[in-house]
Amino acid sequence: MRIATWNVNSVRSRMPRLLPWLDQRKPDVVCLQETKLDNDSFTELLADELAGRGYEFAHHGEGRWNGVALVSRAGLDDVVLGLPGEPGFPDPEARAVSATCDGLRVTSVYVPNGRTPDDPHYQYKLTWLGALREAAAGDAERAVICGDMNIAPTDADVWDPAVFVDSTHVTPPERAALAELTKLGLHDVVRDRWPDERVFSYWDYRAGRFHQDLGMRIDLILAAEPVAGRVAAAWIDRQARKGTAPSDHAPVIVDLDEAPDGNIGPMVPPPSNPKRRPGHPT
DNA sequence: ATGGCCGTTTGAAACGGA
Repeated sequence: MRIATWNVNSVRSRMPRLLPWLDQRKPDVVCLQETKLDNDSFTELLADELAGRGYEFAHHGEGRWNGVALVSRAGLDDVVLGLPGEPGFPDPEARAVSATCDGLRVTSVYVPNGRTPDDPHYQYKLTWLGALREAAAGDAERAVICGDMNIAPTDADVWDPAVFVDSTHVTPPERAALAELTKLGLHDVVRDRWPDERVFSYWDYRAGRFHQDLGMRIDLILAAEPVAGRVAAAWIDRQARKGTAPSDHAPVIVDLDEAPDGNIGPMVPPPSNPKRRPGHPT
């Protein structure tokens, strides 16, 4: 099963990239963030396109900002919009949607940005991450949390740590909040697969940052231990950041082998070709 | 090495993003 997550930075403006990407990568489950649409508009825009490709969807939107979706052709059961007890600013925003897909409890999240450490949005971000932890703790054996975490887990996940001193996305409290998720047994599957590689998922539109590979890795797939044990491949789809009118984020993709009761034997590592590896800058 | 881009609401320019 292939699961992907992508902050599309407006699904309406990204349609010319999203639909061909679905046909090219053929994910079974897609987590979208920053759809920037209300639910009726998302349905009007995408319902037919997705149904024609065999997908169901659940969208949690509010219009101008935020907005998250789950798109699946591996089942979409027990959909929940938002997080239990989630904080708002002041009202809850459209930042999480969960569903059960082929036995996995998948959540698409768009963690609050935080703006600056002295901004009220920063505390909101930390509180929101606490609610995410509580939700994940209830599904620690089958959780797959995908999305834009707006946190770079380590200094290796930013192009120049010196630039980000005193900025959000790298502060110890944010990283500690993220570590609370890994303490539940959730694995950062891309970093596990590429422990020493320079792998980014976001590049600022400005100043040719993408072409110089000056980015950050803030879009993550966090998988519960039994799920992480099924990972056959995990990579960042830099191709989707190239070309005309891309999002400033690239999709993150994980391929899972069959669940153990599928009985296909031990995990086989993906092919290793040092000259051309998925997720490696090209 | 965040003035420099992009998308949104708007109907020229402010705001958010990371």
